[in-house]
Amino acid sequence: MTRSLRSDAQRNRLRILEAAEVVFAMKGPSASTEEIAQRAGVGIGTLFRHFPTKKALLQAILKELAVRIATETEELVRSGEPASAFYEFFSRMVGQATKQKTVVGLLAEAGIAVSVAKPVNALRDAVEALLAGAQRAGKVRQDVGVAEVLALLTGVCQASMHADWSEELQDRTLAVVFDGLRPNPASDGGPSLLRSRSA
Amino acid sequence: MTRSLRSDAQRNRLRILEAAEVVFAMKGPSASTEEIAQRAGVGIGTLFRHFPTKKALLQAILKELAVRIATETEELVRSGEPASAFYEFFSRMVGQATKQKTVVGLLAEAGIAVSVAKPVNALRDAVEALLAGAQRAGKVRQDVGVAEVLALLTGVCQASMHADWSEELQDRTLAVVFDGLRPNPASDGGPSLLRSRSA
Amino acid sequence: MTRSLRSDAQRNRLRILEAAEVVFAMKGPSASTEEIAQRAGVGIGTLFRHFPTKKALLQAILKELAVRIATETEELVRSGEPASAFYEFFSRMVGQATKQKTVVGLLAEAGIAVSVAKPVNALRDAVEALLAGAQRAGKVRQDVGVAEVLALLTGVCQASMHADWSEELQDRTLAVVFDGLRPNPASDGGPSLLRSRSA
Amino acid sequence: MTRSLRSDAQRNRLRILEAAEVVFAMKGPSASTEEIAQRAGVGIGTLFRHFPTKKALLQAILKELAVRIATETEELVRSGEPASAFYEFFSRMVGQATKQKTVVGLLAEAGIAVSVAKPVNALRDAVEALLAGAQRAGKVRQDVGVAEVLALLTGVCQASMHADWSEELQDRTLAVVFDGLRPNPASDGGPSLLRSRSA
DNA sequence: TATGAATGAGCATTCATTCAT
DNA sequence: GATGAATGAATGCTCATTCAT
Repeated sequence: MTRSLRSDAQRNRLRILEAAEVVFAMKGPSASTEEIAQRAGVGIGTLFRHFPTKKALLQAILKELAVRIATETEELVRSGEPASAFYEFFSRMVGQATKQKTVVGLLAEAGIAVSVAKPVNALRDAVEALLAGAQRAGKVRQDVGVAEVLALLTGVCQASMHADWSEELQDRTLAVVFDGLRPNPASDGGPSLLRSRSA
Repeated sequence: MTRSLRSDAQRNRLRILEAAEVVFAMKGPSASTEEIAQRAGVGIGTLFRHFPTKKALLQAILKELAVRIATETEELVRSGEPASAFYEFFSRMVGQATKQKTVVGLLAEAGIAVSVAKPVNALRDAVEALLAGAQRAGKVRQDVGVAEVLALLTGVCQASMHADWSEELQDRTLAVVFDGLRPNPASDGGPSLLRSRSA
Repeated sequence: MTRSLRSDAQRNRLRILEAAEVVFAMKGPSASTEEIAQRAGVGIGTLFRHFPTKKALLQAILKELAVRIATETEELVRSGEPASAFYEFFSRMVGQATKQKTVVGLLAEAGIAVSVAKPVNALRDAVEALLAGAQRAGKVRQDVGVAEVLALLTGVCQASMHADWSEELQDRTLAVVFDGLRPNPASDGGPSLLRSRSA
Repeated sequence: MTRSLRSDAQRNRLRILEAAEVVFAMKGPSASTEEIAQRAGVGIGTLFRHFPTKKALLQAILKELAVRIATETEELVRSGEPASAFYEFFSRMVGQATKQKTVVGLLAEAGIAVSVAKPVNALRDAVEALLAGAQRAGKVRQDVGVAEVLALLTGVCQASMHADWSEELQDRTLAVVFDGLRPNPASDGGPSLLRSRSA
């Protein structure tokens, strides 16, 4: 098999991914393939050679994004600050979602128990590690699981994309969620009356 | 083809609204008018006679929904159980959203400070009353405002529409949010360190 | 046969015709039937009961118009001023066309050798009489026929409906046509070299 | 289905233009884009790729036509026969209009003082040159301007599209107009009583 | 392999005409 | 006879996807 053109192909693939990231980020998944191809400086045919459907391209973007975020998250895990790391991550994610419409899609997918895409699972694992660390540090309740963390994260991110969202509202919303996640100082260690199931 | 004229145009109007509710619920606002008309058992022309624009139809759905929900909510307000009413409402809403994508749109619109549509404002007011009652009863923190309540509600509803959502996950997610909303038993009465502004 | 409602029907017919005249005059034949019915204060069904097709309504309008104009024209014929009457009629028609888009359609139909509609034929006859009078008075060439008169009239009327038309342009255009219609003072009585056919 | 790509997109463009010319000629500007695409043997998408709007297509037709006619007209100007050239042009134009409804639209646009489209202005200029030549040669009155020439031309062309038009009628109509344009042999050199303004 | 022209199903919307009341 | 709600074919236009070059 001739491999001479492969490097070109690789470069194109990257260009398309970069363009798609930007465009999907700005306009969401309804952005047109044509616009992406244009921004990538590539013919529409090339785009479809690399990604057989629009959906496939979107998934690839999500994978890319998952890898990047998972990496960042793992760094946070390794940072040795389990107490703040988890909350830091949560805030950061919400902050990003405002401008990166794709983040929401990714988080939603990460919320699925087992994703088809490996990087998404990696992200989920990283979040789980973050959560576990915070729990060990006594900063997050024991009886909270990744599932609801991701659900809450997804939800707040989605909410953050609506008309009236402001930094202030974001702070106030996160304050409530964070308070719900923190161990109740009065009854630390024991589950609340409402919740008795473990993750 | 089903027939119904004159005063029974109202019946068709209702059928269209019902169909639109279902279809929009399933497919979101990008659902096609044609499909709605079909489901309503009505010609496409009839649909457009009743609602001059797809947007108008969507708004009408939201209005209908807003009226229905606002009414329910006001009943809760009057129920004389301010303690549980607020949380009841919140749960109910999330429960509905799972099957009614439109609820999310409505809540999102309700989140906007002043909506163009009267019923939406009515809903917002009802929620505000519910919240105030719960706060007076000491069941919700004083420093929480409608804005973040609606944001949280919208967020959880949106999250609830994703693949892996289950009753269990819903309960666990709501538990976190509710805990975040409840006054901290240890420091009841005084604002937390994080938040000092009142709604 | 009961005839009690006939008078109502007649009144409706008239109302529709009046409305149609106005609306077609303003917007031309592409005006919508709905608008006409509305202006007539009549249901769309009533309109179609009286005129089975939009085309039929338009034709009826043309007939109405033909009757009116034919009457006016016959009056001009009887006015005893054959010299000026013909040119007066021509100018008047062009003046009207600017605001009555239907006039053009009528003149076009009048140009057809034998119309299906009697009133249109009557109009044609009246114009012919006008022309004959002017020719007898020596104010219009002998070798000019109704056909070309109507063609010219239609043409100028149609031209008058375009963007840049002004009173000045109208005068200048009519001046040329009228000069072409007048007998050549130098060679009066004999046909020009170019034209030898008689009407 | 016929295929032709890349540089041969030009061929498709031409085919669409040709089809549009024919279809618009037959049915006027209300002809459907679908029919044009069909006649061109091209998908509707292709049509819209070449002309983003129906209006744009129509304008392109007019431009094409304007260029073609302007070229022909300039040739007539250069032919060195100013006497006959002007009348030749006028007759030719009317002859074409019978089968090309678009010619009328073009002439109408040319009648507007300054068109948006360059080719239309070029046509107008060419007609002006033709007229000036004929006037210098003493074959057309000095006090006639392009405006009324184009109005007359437009008018006769429009009239020529109606049911009963025949070659004979065309000759007779043009004879009148041409006579109106020619200097009055009896008063050659001086303006007529009716008109005193010069073009 | 890259290109971008071609494709056509799909969409929202309009309007002359029909028909149950 | 009058009404106006219902109808659906038709229109201009978009966009993901295919395929000849």
